[in-house]
This record gives sequence, structure tokens and C-alpha cells, in this order.
Amino acid sequence: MTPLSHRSPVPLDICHLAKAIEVIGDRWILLILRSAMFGVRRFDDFQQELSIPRTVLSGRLKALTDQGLLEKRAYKAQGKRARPEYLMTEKGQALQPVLIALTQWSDDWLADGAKPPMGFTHAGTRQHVKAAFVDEDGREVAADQMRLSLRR
Amino acid sequence: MTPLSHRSPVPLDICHLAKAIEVIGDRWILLILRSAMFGVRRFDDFQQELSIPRTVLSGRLKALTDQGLLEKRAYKAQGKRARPEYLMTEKGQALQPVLIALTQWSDDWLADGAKPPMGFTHAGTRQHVKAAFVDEDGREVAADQMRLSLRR
DNA sequence: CAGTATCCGGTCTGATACTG
DNA sequence: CAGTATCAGACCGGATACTG
Repeated sequence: MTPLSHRSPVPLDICHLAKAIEVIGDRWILLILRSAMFGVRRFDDFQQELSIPRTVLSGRLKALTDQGLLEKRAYKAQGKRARPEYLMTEKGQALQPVLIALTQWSDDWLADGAKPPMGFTHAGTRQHVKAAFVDEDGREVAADQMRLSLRR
Repeated sequence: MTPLSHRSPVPLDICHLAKAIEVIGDRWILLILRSAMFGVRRFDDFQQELSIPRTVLSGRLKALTDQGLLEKRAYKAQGKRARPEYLMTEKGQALQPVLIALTQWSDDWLADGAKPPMGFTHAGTRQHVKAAFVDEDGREVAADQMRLSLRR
């Protein structure tokens, strides 16, 4: 294969990665998911934490619920009136590995000497946990050993 | 902790994840990185594969090289005149786990019954490889065992 | 609180054309 | 090929106000 003219082995319109990018390839979407992963649930909390215009937040929350990444529910504290809250769905939580891998990339390549303000550990052993590739037997695979495989 | 009013444990301005989102939280940036991961190197190949306006592509490639994710070099085939090409730097390649994790998320949650058109395998064993979390001993850690840990 | 409405200025997008 | 130039229109960000 000459490097003169080269296209991706998978066309854009059937590429799952490309589909995912259409969903989460947006600054605000990602920032909202980050906050949600950290337990933020309410409109005004998102708004103040992110300094996001209310109209924009409104639109993004709609998109996120439409796509099933967040679920809008009524939360009722006893004695108080019900308030809406946005909770991560299972589908949304399934994005955690992506966000964690991204955090690590940032730690490694964007930190500029700064020690990471947070990390991830194993609930039981408290060992530090990192994103990696593993084969079917759970053994780690080095990045340079990864090969793309296509379906015919 | 009452769910009434809750903020993220790490402020936005020192959050490494938020920093990463500023870099890659853009549809075109991610699509370009996807193509680059698949071996696309040249301006017109990116342009045609992605149907991205040339001015936009120009800007994004500039941003990506400025940030050190891509490197612009001259490629010279023998007999032909030199042409520019954009290659992934080490920093850019380090994003692979993020893109692979995202691909898997899409396979699991966006596929809608469709079989994934691609996967990743180990170069030697040809076993299927997935993005996962491992502890310091290289053992896989389940998602629900992950805990956030903060620095004081 | 949790939104929707409105407005305005700026940036991005997308299309087309032009240049070395 | 690999871009830059130009341009109209869409969308976004930011501010403010209004409503249940």
C-alpha cells in the first residue's frame, strides 16, 4: 500500500466509531457527562459548575436524554417538593472507561508537570488502576501488538 | 451527601479530564483522528473521506499539529515531488485506547443489532482484544470496582 | 429552582472559486 | 494536490428577563 492516497478500511457511514463520535463529539456534551459522572444531577448545578448558557444546557440535556445517556426523573426529598434530576443511565455509565482513558491520557500528555488531582483505584485492594488492552484471558496487550481486524 | 446541590470533587480549571475535553471535544477533531488512526495522511484524502470543508480541515489540521497530536512532514516518493503528510505523533497514538474504548461502547450500545465492521486483535495470538482496566499486577478490574481517589 | 424567550454579536459551517 | 480566499447562513455563546 503506497502512502499516496489512502482511505480508511471502514467507510464512515457504517463505522461504529464514527457513530459514537456523532453522539459524544461535542465539548458541552462531554463536560456534562463529566459532571454527571461526578454526581452532579441538577440543572442549576450543571449550569453554575460549567458556566454554560442556560439555553445551551437545556438543549444538550435534551439531546442526552433523547439518546438515553441521561434519564430525567423527579427527585423528592421528604417534605420538599419534587425536583427534576438527571441521572446517568446504564448506557451513559458505560462511557466511563472512555472518560477514564481520556483522563489518563491527559495525565500523561497534558499535565505539564502537574500531579493529577484525581485517580482511579480498585475498591478492594486500593491499587492504582489504569486503562489498558487485555486479551480474552485478561492478559494485558501492549499497544504495538494491537492489530485492526476487519469483517468480510 | 444530599442530592440537593452537588458539585464535582475536582474544580473544572484544574481537572485533567476537562483539559482533555478542550482538546478533543470536537466532532471534526475526533473524525480526523479516527482517519489518521486508520492510516490516512494526506489533505485531500481527509477532505474526501470526511466531506469536510477545506477551510475547516485546514484549521483543524493546524490545531492538531499545534497541539502535537499530528506532525506535518514532507513525504517524497522516488521520482515524485515531495508532498506534505500528517502523521500521528506518539502523543496522538496515545489516544488509541480512548478511541478503541469508544468503538467498543458503540458496538455495545449504538450498534442496533449490526455486527461491528471491525475489531482489534493481538498481533501474535490473534485473540480478540478489548479496552479494560487493570491493576498494578496487570489483572483486570471490573467497572463497578473502580473508585475515584482524590489528592489532598 | 428549572427552565423557556429573546436578542445580539461572533464564530463555524459549507459551498465555490482561486493559486502555486 | 494542498491549500487560501471569500461569502452567506446557521449555530453558538453570553446576557438578561420572564414564568410556574
